[in-house]
Amino acid sequence: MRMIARLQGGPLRYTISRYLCCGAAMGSQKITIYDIAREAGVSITTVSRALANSGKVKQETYSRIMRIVQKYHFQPNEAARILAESKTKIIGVMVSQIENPFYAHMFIWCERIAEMYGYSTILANSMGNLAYEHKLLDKLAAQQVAAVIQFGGNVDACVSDAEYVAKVTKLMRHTPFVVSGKLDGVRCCRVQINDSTGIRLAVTHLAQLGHRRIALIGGSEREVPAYQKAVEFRRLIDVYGLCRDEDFICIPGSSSDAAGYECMERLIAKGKMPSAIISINDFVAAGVMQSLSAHGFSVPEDVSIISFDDTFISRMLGRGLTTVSYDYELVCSALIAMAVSEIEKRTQESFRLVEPFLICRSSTRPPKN
Amino acid sequence: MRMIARLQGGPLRYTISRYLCCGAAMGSQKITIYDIAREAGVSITTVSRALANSGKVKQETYSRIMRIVQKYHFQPNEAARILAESKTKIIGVMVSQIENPFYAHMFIWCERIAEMYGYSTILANSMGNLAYEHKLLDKLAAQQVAAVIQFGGNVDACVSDAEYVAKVTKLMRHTPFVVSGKLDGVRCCRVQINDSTGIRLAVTHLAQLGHRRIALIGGSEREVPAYQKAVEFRRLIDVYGLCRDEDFICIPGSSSDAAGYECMERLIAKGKMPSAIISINDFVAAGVMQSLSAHGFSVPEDVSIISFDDTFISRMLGRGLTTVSYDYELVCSALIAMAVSEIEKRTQESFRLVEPFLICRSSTRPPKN
DNA sequence: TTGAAAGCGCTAACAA
DNA sequence: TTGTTAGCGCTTTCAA
Repeated sequence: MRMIARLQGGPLRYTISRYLCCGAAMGSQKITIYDIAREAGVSITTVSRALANSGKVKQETYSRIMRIVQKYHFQPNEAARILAESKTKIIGVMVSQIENPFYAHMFIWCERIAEMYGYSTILANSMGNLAYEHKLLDKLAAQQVAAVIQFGGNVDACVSDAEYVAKVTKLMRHTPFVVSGKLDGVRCCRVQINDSTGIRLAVTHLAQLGHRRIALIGGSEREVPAYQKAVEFRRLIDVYGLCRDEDFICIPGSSSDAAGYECMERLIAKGKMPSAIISINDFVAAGVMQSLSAHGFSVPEDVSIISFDDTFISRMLGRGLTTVSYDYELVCSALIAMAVSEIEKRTQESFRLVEPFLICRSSTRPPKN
Repeated sequence: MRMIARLQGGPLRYTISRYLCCGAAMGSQKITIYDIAREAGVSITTVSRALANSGKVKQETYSRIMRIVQKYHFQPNEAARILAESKTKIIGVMVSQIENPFYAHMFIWCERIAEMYGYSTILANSMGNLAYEHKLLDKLAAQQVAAVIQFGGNVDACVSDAEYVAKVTKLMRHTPFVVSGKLDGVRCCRVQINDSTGIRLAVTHLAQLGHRRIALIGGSEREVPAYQKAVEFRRLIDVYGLCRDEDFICIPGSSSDAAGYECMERLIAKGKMPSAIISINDFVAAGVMQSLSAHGFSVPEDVSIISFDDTFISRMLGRGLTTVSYDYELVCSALIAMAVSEIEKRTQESFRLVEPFLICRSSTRPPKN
């Protein structure tokens, strides 16, 4: 152990410049709290207190400091603040594809609601790439986020990736992890959209209109939302006495418009025209409608369509798609509330099931014959 | 000036725990570089070097360290790194509305390309709110981003907000600011999409098909992209001998689907049916098509439509919209290249005009009569 | 109401 | 090849 000298009063360059009296020559140098303190003739502690608005500063001193802060547009260095406080008020929000309006909408709701709690958010966009998701989770951890919320990707998988689970488990030792979906073997707070209800709403609506030849299109069996829908759909076939035909359950492994198009083309090629179609999301619905239109079928005259998610796309397709919608605000409120409660070590509900509802627009009507 | 004692070897708690020999009881305490160093029996410098992969570490030592890093899933604290290096490899990307696929697409291209340069991005989503934009710019500065790229909002305004300009000017003293658009009085690197070319492509295409009654719909006169389009459109009316009717230039002040719908309704109500419509973006186009469809008009049989931006929406509307498209990758490559050049103080081009091109799909054909 | 000093976890210049 | 040490800019005791 040795004794070392430390110049008091801040970073070396400032301490020196103070002695050299060249404080005015700051040029393009970044302003720090030391500059403000020097110019205001107070200690950095006082400036720090003024900036934090902790009230322990004389009104006059406060004004003097703030005037200088304004003058230089001073922005305290976040990295230094985070390091000093050893914590942040940032929630990392991971989504699997920000270009998808479903996730974009969830994200902006998270952003909005987090702000009401005094938190900010940072987006991690995994681009639908499970490997990249690992990297992003590491990055969020490195950024010292106070909590992580995840939509899609690994938390939608029917069988969770073991390595990802291990990583999340380690993370959760000091960082709350909250998901819209689930992660096998991880006891984290969850908000789940009830897909069974969603499919039931859709099928019931169509059955009541008189449809029996109903197809379910889109998604991947390896993802919970699609899997769940398919399971419930199969069950409802008996309940409502629908036409039972495996070709009417097309799970192409993807939820893109291209996938929807392909499925529809295949059905048409096989001569198996359903009277109504339930599409797993709005992209698939768009593809299905392209195919229908190319073959001269109209919606809803020839075929009815119900979609999921109620993104702006569903308003735009045809004369507006009937759709299974969710209270996005509610989902995000619940997620953020859970995250904040965990961060602040308060008790809270750890699971929430959100029930979808149906919005009837102009893509469904009774079958022709 | 006083002499003060400082315990060597890192944060106090580690130095103490070293003496108390309770290193194993780390529990949920966050792992730091000190823990790794202690367990590996080396100095933190060596660990730091191993993590940075600077090559100056013996292979054996390196492996030993990395094994321990893996074991604990150790993530070095970003805040500390940023503070120590006094710089980041992060580019802040500000967009005015991430829910808009145009911006979402730009953002993911920026993300992708930045990564190729070894930079990461953080998204700032101003939600179309100019006041919030100020706040976000401050936040980006506080986060010590290496550069800021902005799409939309203030950099689209015909007349820039003076306060924002002042703020950016201050920021630019140490942080490159690069825009897709322009900011009055700010000499920053810019990439501009040539909207005049865009409108010319659209009008030429329609004129060649035989259209003379062409309407331009959507946008706000206070925003450059729409303004520019309107100016060039007016010029082309003479060039191509188009029908001159002020009602055919509908600039509702917004680019939403609702705005497009309203404009179209108004035109129809006035009995002024154009034979072709140029829509300022895909949202407006969607609204226009809703209105047309509600009145029994078909695209392209009764009316042709050309849209702008070529987002996925344009693929989905009708049988696919003919659209003015851009090389998104090129735009973002140029922006990132400029930003990185400025960060690394290299010379570069400071302005780039990107020329749009036309994608013909199924929403345009010769007029009926 | 203010200030001095220590500490947050990391990097890098310098020394060994 | 490795270690020692100062410093990054801020917050937060503790003392005055």
